[in-house]
Amino acid sequence: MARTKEEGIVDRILDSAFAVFGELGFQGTTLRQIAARAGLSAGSIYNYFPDKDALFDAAAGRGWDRFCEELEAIIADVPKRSERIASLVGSGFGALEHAFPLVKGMFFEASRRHLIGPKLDRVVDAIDRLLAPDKGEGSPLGRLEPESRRRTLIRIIIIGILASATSDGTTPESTIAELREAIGAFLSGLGPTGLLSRHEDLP
Amino acid sequence: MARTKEEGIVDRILDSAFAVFGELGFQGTTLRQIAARAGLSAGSIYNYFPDKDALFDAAAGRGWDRFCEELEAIIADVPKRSERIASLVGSGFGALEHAFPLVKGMFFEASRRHLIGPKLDRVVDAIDRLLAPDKGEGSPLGRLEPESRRRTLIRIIIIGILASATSDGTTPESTIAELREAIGAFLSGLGPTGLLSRHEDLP
Amino acid sequence: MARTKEEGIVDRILDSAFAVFGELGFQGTTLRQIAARAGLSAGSIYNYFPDKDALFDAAAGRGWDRFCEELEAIIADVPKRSERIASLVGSGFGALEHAFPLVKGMFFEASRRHLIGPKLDRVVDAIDRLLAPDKGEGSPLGRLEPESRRRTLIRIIIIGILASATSDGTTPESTIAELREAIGAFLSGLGPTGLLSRHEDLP
Amino acid sequence: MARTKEEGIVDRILDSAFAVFGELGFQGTTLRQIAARAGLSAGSIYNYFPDKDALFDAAAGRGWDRFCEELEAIIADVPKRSERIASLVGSGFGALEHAFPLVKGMFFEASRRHLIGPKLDRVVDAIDRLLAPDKGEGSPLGRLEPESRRRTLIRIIIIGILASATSDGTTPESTIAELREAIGAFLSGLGPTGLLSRHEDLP
DNA sequence: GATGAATGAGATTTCATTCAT
DNA sequence: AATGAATGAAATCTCATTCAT
Repeated sequence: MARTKEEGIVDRILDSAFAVFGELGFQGTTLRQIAARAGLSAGSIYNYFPDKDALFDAAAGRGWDRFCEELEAIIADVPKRSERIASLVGSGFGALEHAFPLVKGMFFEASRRHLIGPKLDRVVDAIDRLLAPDKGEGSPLGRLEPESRRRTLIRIIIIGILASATSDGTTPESTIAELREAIGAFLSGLGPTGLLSRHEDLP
Repeated sequence: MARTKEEGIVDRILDSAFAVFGELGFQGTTLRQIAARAGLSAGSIYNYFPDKDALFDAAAGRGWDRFCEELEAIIADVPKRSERIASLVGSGFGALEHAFPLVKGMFFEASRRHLIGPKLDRVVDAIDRLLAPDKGEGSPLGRLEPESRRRTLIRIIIIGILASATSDGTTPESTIAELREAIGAFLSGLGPTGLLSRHEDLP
Repeated sequence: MARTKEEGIVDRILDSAFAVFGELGFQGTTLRQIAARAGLSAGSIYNYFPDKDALFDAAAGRGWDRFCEELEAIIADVPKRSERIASLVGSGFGALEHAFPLVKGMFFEASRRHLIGPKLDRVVDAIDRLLAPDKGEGSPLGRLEPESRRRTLIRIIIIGILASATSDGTTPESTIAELREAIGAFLSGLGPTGLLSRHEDLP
Repeated sequence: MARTKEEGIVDRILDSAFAVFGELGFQGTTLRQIAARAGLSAGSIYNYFPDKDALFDAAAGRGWDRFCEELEAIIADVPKRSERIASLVGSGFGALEHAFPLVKGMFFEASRRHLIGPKLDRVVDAIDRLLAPDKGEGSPLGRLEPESRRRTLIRIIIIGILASATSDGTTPESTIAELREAIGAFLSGLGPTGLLSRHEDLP
């Protein structure tokens, strides 16, 4: 072996890339910056990734996977709908805070590269299931149909939250807090036949 | 006359910048591209704008302001709420289709995102007023309070639409059509005490 | 117009490229060197040529075409075979001396050799016609047949001369003089049924 | 034993260098490529050769020397001139086919051309002796004089063959076959007072 | 002796910006 | 006011070479 085979070096590069891409975006980031933060020279990155694009995809992909997994993990265990919603809001915004750089610098470029479409589908699925009424508490038929329309709205709101969170203004934390409060109220206000009920159900 | 002529050139530059920035983003656009589309040379742009940053801000600002004016005209001109909503959806998605490139450029470029906050406020204002119940048709108090929460939700949905529209999928046109359909159904379904009514108002 | 539209600037770049490529080969040459010799910055070359490849091809092509034109002028203007041969030798080696750097650059770079084939065909054609016997002075049948074999030998000798001239040793001038002397003697020694007569014609 | 093993590695490196340099040229070849083909790492080459230059020189020199030895063996072993010529053509073009890549690398790289001169001298010597008339079959005086002119022509033709063979076209094999045919006819056509006899000897 | 990660100089190429005309 | 040639800084990427292990 040559030198110390630092096991974590790819990880270090990815972490650094994640942070810098997140701060400055794809085009705004130079490999030198990423390398410096990872404690390497720019050329060394090419020992691990063939080019800047591949590095971005790896960093962004890993970040989005983790974020989506966090969201999915929230959903499985809680039987009661209102609790599930509370859980979703709590954990979801927690994850958002944690993944902030990802969203900030990597959302657009990642969408352009079709990195997040499929990943988001999974999250939309999960949330759609999570919002489903409990048994006896209302009919699934009461929900907004067709399913595709419901999913579209869920997706709009998720993406809206993500993009809003990074639209700055004051601090990220306060922005996220504001979003959390509004979304929490919104979801809680939805009755069990709720989000996206058929309009004939409404007064 | 000289002034008219000059304004004509500035307009041409702004139109061109609007389109190209929107298509390719801030960093992805070269001044030469903008100049070519405007029918002049790159150097000449510096007679009208001090640098690339200022040109972007001007182009984005003008496009955005035009959209706001459309919305404000609807508020002024259309008395009935349900018709205002229909107009909003028509005008908003029409503008999105037309302004598609700029929205992309404005929203999704890390280095330019600071523009969005203030610009968005004006649109949110307009939409909030536009969604207000007609007199006698329900109390404004029936709407989700406080105002800031309502505004936050509107903002999330606007941004969500914009980001979704530009986030991949198939063609922009089909994506926009899908969004329009879902949002149209959503807004129509809201009663006059509607978007974001207090939950005790719901069945 | 901006600045002085130096009419000759493309020429200056080509001359410089011709010289430096010739001296150092394609890969061995940097655009900075070419630019410096032409009195420009490296970036300016891209105002005239899209990339290094195109610049090389242009410089090499121009040099080669000039040489071909010289040869073709001899064919057109000089009626008597022995004089044509003398002209060929004089003009050919004159051109070689003048075009020395380019020939080097063109021939001796693995990645650029594809240029040679077609260019050489034109020269071989010209020389084959130039060496044809005058009327009444011997039958074309007396020449080495088939034509393809004749052309192959001409090609070998041309390439041999070019490559020898650039294979260094002492000065280019003395090398070229030596080649000129030997080839002159060789060609003069060929009777009109000459270069590459059928072997049954020989003692 | 250690010595044998080491020599085995040096040979492997030289063979690999011979092939890759020949295929891609000096500058076009990376040490990593050579190392990979030799089954070791790039760094290890530095245990055997001080740098890339030295490696090229060693690989080229070894290949060339082998060819010279073949020619010299022909001179020593084949008494009859016409058979020597046949052997020369067979052996020479055989070697060319086999050594094809190296010849390319050796000849056609601006920065490495200094190698050619001395190496070529040895081959020219050999061929000049090989072409000498047999005893009683004609006077050496009958050959083109002075010797330097004869050698120059031989050199031109050798270089022309080598350069032609590597100047692309179709496949190397077909190109070489074509050259072999033409040169074979040419040399066979030369009488014993032949290649490059004084012109008064010709009809 | 062998490795291969790391380096760092340097190559090509791009582009915002300047400025003589 | 308009031009567009020129610049030069900076970016990505390559690779010979070194050296700790």
